Amino acid sequence: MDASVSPERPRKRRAINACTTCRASKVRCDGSRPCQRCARNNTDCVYYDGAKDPTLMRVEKLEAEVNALKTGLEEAIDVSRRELLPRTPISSHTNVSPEGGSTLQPNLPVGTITNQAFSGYAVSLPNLAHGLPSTLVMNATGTTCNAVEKGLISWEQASFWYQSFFSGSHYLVPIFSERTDTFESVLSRNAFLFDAIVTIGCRAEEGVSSSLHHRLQSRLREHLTNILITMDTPSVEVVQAITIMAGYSENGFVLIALALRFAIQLGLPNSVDQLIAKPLQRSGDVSVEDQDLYRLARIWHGVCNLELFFSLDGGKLPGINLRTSSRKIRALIQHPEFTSVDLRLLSQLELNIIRNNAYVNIVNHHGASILPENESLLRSTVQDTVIELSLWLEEWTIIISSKSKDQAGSLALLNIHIQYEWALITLHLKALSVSGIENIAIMKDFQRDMVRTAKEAAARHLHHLLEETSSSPPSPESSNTRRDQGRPAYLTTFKWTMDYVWAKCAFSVLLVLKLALLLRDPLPSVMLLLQDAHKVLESLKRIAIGHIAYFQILQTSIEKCESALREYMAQQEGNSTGLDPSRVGEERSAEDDFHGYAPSEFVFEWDFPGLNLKSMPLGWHDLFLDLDSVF
DNA sequence: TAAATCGGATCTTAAATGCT
DNA sequence: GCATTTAAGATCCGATTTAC
Repeated sequence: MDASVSPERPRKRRAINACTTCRASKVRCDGSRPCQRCARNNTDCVYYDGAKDPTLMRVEKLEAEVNALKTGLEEAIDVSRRELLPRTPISSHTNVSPEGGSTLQPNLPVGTITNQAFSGYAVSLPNLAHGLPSTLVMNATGTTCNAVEKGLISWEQASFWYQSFFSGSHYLVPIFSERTDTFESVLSRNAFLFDAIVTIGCRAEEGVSSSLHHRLQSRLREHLTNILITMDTPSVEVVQAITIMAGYSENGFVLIALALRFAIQLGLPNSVDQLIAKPLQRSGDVSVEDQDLYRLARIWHGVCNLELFFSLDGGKLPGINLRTSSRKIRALIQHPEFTSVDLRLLSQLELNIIRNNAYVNIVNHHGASILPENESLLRSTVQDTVIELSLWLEEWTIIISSKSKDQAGSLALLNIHIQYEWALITLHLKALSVSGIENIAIMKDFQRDMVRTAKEAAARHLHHLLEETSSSPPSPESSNTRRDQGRPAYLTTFKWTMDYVWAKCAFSVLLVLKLALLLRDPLPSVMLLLQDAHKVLESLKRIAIGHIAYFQILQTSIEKCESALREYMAQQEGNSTGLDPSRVGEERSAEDDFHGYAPSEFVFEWDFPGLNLKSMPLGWHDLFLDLDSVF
């Protein structure tokens, strides 16, 4: 066959590797050494040994580079260790001696609380020694500066907002000791904690939607991210900072779980055991060791308390077994370190333990279909819990009255009443939801009783929300001023309050209206409740700074309830024979609006029994619109 | 006219993607 | 697990240019 004639001339097989001269000339190379062409031209026939050569060379170069960096990093860590370890712990455990100097942290009992639980020790850097690239080390050190040093805010702003936090927020996140957690102390100990406190202060003063607050919040996220990436074991200050974030964040559930995990990792539960096991010192002389133990126990209780709140009101059982009891909690009341903040914390903790036990009993012992024997078990669980709650209220009223007689005391008393009513509301509605109630028309008597008890508690709750500041002069500790007198004392503190407390407040007000309608309360009493709901709204309007979603929910819902009632009364007067279809359209659109602005956690996260939107198959619209069937 | 040059077609290989 | 596609890089065909 003539190759030149063939339409598909078979190509000669290529050389696997052409020599450098053939390659440069773009001509066929036969691959021999020397190749025919080089031999003929009498030139040097040079081949690259393998096409991957340059790649291999690059890999070898990079490996050498990595080894050099590793050596450099290890040397740097050695130097840092030598520089940092002799440093003494500062501030939080530093006691100011009469001479004005500082005393050092004493030796702690071996094996109880790790040194890492205390600030001031070089805890983070050695943890980085294993296998983290140098870039991460750089990032970790990048967040050691606070928002002021970063240039986000001024020192004046930081100082003002720091003070604001300790004027109200410290009652809601009771994990601080005002004596030791001073501005200077926190500033020197931990930038994350410092920024967290300042951020919440800024939130209270400037509003949640202010640009400064947004900027500070993103700074907190930066701190948190870096800690998650770089630290094996964070410090107690980090636990405090994450707890603050949890309280004021949409992702509170997740954050408090994180704080809890870190707290356990640091051995905080042990500090409570140790503290309680120690013989009580009644004198004012408390060792630094005891002060620290008490401080750590307070932080642990604060974190657990928030976790309990989130779990109980989020419809989940708590993720931890607290291993404590009322007796252990009350033992702490006698401790010399006990403060007014602890009055709130410990009473709430005890209450939440009672609530938790009740929920566990209710959920575990009662299935979806309620049998007669289950019904009596459910009723006795509820009755027992009601007695526990009454005892709790009575005993803590005595404790608070004896400990604190000033404005802070009266606010604490008001607070435990509100907590008590809240516990009653949720207890009865939880039991009701477990007993499988769908429709009020087919309710059994005991279920109807539960709804009635819940409504009465909700009505008392509403009245407590509106209780005014007493005329006694404000104490330095209390945030109340002459300006606040005559205003609802509890709502005045809402400037500092957390999202979930806002949610609870909005829920309780809506609930009382809903239950009053379900129970067919007489129209005048519903109108009175509506008036009170309006007062709550008016008070909150003066307090709320910036956009607060729960305020919007409350406002819209009350307006809808009012307009529905007005319409109902107009019908009664014979002015209308039926509902105007255009009005119905308006209501529908308002309902859509509601779904648009309702925070997702109000709809999906919180499991407030009774008014969760999931349990309203007829919709928001029908609740306040179809009053004719109610009255 | 032989040798050199070089645009670009073709081939090889590895990774990505799709299919059963 | 196998087939196909895709992409990158290497080879070298063949038209053109250059040197003698």
